[in-house]
Amino acid sequence: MSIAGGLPQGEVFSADCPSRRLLGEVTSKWGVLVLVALKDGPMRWSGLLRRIQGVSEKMLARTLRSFEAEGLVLRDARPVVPPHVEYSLTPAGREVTERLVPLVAWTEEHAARAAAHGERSPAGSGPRP
Amino acid sequence: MSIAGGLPQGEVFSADCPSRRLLGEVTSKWGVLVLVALKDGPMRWSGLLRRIQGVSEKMLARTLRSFEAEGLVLRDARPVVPPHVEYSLTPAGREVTERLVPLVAWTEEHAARAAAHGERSPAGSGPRP
DNA sequence: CGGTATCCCGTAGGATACTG
DNA sequence: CAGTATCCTACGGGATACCG
Repeated sequence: MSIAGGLPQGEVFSADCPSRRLLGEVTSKWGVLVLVALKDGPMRWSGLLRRIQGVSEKMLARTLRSFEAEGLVLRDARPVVPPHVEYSLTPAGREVTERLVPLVAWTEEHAARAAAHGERSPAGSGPRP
Repeated sequence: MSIAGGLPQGEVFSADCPSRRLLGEVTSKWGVLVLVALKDGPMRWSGLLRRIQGVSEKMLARTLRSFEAEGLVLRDARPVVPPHVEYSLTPAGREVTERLVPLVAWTEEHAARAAAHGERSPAGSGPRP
């Protein structure tokens, strides 16, 4: 690696780089939350729906399917009645989630920090006298 | 911290959590690239526009402005002619970028890996016979 | 050089209803 | 329980033109 952190080449900066699409999916609004929700172990559909507050069935389905196709999430459906389906992270899914967690943790800390010392609205750089 | 990685409480999962908005900005399509582009030092408008291939002026402006308001990016405009404006990361911006870099690096590696061993299209789980 | 303003479009995303 | 189907809206994002 050349510098701190070590981007291989910085290929993401080229428009046609395939990692752009992958990055988009992983960092999508619900994608992040789905991956992080699964980091502690397998979860069922209804569990995800409850845990990730605000997600619609449509978006949960779409997100899970694209992750499944991408090889980040495994879908395990048992043909029983009533249906029992579990979603879990694949090894690749675990890799990316490990890198996602610190980011999410930071946003929580930063949001908390900002709220704590004054709640100055970020809309304007400084308060108008 | 309770568990590996350490999400404080997992507040992101509540719909009203302020970190959701912040997370959205930071993980936005161009947000990621802007932050990572700035990680090696200050850059000028035109430099960013060239380096981040595919970004429009509109989106670059919007992204930089929201980061500036969020306190992640500093805008330094020198009143000379022709205009000279430099963008750089604030300490907070550096913090989040440090957590972003491993993620971006992973997507590059993963995309490269996928391309290397067969380029099986992720659209369908298996090839149709 | 470093932006804004305007128009336009695609898709992420939401609400609701229905099904195996 | 675990989804799909349908309809609809909002906004991210692109192209182009123009301004200090």
